[in-house]
Amino acid sequence: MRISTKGRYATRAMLDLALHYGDGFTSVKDVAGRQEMSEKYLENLLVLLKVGGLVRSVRGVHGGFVLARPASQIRLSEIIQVMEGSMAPVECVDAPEAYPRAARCAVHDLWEDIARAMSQILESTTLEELAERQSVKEAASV
Amino acid sequence: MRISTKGRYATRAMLDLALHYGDGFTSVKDVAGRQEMSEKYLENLLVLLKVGGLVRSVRGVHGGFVLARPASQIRLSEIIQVMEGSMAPVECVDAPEAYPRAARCAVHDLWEDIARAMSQILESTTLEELAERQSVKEAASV
DNA sequence: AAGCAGCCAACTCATTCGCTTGACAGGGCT
DNA sequence: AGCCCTGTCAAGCGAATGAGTTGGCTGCTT
Repeated sequence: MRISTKGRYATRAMLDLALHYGDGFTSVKDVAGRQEMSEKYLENLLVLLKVGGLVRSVRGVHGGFVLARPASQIRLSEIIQVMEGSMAPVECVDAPEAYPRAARCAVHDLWEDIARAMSQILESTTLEELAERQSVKEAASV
Repeated sequence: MRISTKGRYATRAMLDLALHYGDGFTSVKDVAGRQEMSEKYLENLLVLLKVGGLVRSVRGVHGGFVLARPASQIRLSEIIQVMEGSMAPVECVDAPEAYPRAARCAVHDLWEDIARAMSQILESTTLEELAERQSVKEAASV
C-alpha cells in the first residue's frame, strides 16, 4: 500500500521546477540540492519525466530542465502515471478482463472504490495548486 | 501504488469466512478451493490474521478457522493493517517526526490527503457490509 | 577548445512477493 | 491406543522491484 520514492521524488522535483518556472532552465544539481536527494538518482527520474513529456531539457552550460507546460496544465496524476505506470492498487482493477472472478467479487469493487478515491485527488490537483500550497506554507513559516 | 496480494488474498479469505460464519470452522482447503488460491500460501496468511487477532482456529478433524468476532465488528482497515503493516502510502506520513522537511513540504500534505481518503474507505467498511455486497452480486448473477 | 550539464547503459545490493517444501503437533474417531 | 485430519512453524527460493551508484559519452555555450 505505497507510492514508491520514484513517484514522490518526481513529484517534489516537479514542484521544484514549478516554483522556479520562468527562471530559465534548472539544473539537476540545483533541484537535488534544494530537495536533498541524490543527484544521480534524480537524473534517472528526470529522464522518465522527459520521456513522459512532462519536462524539456537543454544541455550545456546554462542547461537544465523546465516544465514542458505551465504548472496549471500539469495534473499530479500525470506525474504518478509516468513514474509508477498506473495508479491502480491491484492489477485486476487495471485489467479486469484478465480476471473472470472480478465481476463476481465484491472485494474487487472495493479496490476500484479506493483507486477512484486516489485518482480523484491526483487528477483534480494541478502542479500550480501544489506550488501555491507550498508558497503559503513557506510564507507561514517565516 | 499498490496493495499486495497479501492484503487482497487476506481480504477475500476473510470475506469467505464471513459468508460461512455460523457453519462452524472452515478449513484452509475449503477457502483456498472456493477462492482459487494456493492452499499453502493462504495458510501463511491465515497465520498472520490469527496473530493479528482477526480469526481463531482449531486443529483436528473438523477443525479450521472462524472469524474472531462477528463480521459487523471487523473493519477492512484492520485486515489491511495486519497484512500490510500500515496503510500509509509513504513512510513520512507514518513517521513524520523522522522527516523534518515534511512540515515544510506541500507534497507531504498531499500524501496525507490520499492516505486519509483510503483509510476513510477501509475504516468505514465492515466485513459484514462487504459480505452483503457480495450476496447482492451473487443474487444478481443468477 | 574547455568544460559544463544532460544522456545513457549497466550494475549492485537489499528487500519483498508469491509461493513451495517438509517436518511437527494437537484433537477427534474408531 | 492409534490413525488421520488439519493447523503450526521454519526454511528456502526464484523473480521482480526499489533505490540507488558508476562511469563513460555527447551536445552546448562561452
